[in-house]
Amino acid sequence: MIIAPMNLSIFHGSRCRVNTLAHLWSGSLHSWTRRHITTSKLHDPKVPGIGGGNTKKWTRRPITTKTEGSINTPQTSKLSSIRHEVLDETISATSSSLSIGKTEISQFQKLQYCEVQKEESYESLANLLTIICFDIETTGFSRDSDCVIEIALQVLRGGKNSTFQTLVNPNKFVPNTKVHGITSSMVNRRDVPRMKDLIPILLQYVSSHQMPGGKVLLVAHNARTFDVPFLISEFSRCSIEVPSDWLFLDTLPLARELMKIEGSKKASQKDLMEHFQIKREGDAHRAESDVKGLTLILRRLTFDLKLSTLDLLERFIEMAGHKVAHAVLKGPSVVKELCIGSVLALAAGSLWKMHHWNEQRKVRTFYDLLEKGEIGVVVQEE
DNA sequence: GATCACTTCCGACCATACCT
DNA sequence: AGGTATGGTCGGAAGTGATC
Repeated sequence: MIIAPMNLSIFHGSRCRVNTLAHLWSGSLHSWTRRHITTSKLHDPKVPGIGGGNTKKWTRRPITTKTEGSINTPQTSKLSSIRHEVLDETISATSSSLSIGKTEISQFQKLQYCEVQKEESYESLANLLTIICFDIETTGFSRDSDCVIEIALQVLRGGKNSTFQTLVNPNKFVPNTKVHGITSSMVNRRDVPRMKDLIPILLQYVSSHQMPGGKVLLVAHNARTFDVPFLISEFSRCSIEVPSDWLFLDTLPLARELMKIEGSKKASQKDLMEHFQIKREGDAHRAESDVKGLTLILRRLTFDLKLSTLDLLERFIEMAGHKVAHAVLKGPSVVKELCIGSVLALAAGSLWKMHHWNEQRKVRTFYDLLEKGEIGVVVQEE
């Protein structure tokens, strides 16, 4: 059994270890604080204002994860009683107990150690970030029974080979041709790659644009509930792990934030195209056309909302945190997929950004339980 | 101390939005 | 259409202050 105390100030952690899992948004970002955030421009020099210090309407409660044997810096904030406990099959808690099956937990057995970078290096982390917009077309909504039939990526900073697009052979009937215009005969061909053949190419493409030591931020509209889970399912079906240095960002919350200011509830990609008066290139609901539109939308969103690259990284953290927070609140069946100490801590860190007042209260309760040590957290043994 | 009115908090529920 | 997230409304419980 490993007992891993979790300090409630994740922002001051100097070093910790994190077990990674493809089913997460990637959980290796720690130690985040506005105090040390400096802005970093997105890659389009034509967009003024990005990197400007926008006024935050919210604050983040600091949290740190620590694991025994890996602590080398005295913490300035008080230690909480929160502990990560590996109990083989059960996440124990004073007031709650979350069960995990042995076979299910075995999928977490691979541990990776992650050096948490020092606070001073966050600016360089942002500078080393490659932002790539992506979009997928599928045979339907179900990530279990439907397949990706087209994927397109566009590197935000542009340059040579900045766009990648391909059809994908699903080896099945395409029932929703009327949505995207992609027919069965277009994709069920020998010269169209299958997902398992495409993924290595995809990985190669992304890494060719990745800066040494840097991370990749993959951006999609409604990524959180559609594109990313779908992509992860496809990787999973091919028994390939999503790289741990891939981070994901959803533009939908950003769009909602902006459109709310504009007095509208609509925040679909189509609405954003109209709002920003962006002219579509190619057919609607084709991946390449949509991803090009999304790239322009992202630039306009970040400009209008005054978001720097570091702000986008923060949004990723919120996204990861939110997912875990909801998972914890929903119960053990989802928790088993998401219990990674660092990300769980991030969940608490993101609570103040919860828009829905009802959920906000739930997450606050969750945070309080964490603080009191009444919720256990799994840290997988090597 | 008992009662009442008012405010605040919280959970439940529903409608809407988003992706293909 | 399926799954997920958000935002709004409603009603009950709890807290607070004024009045008798």
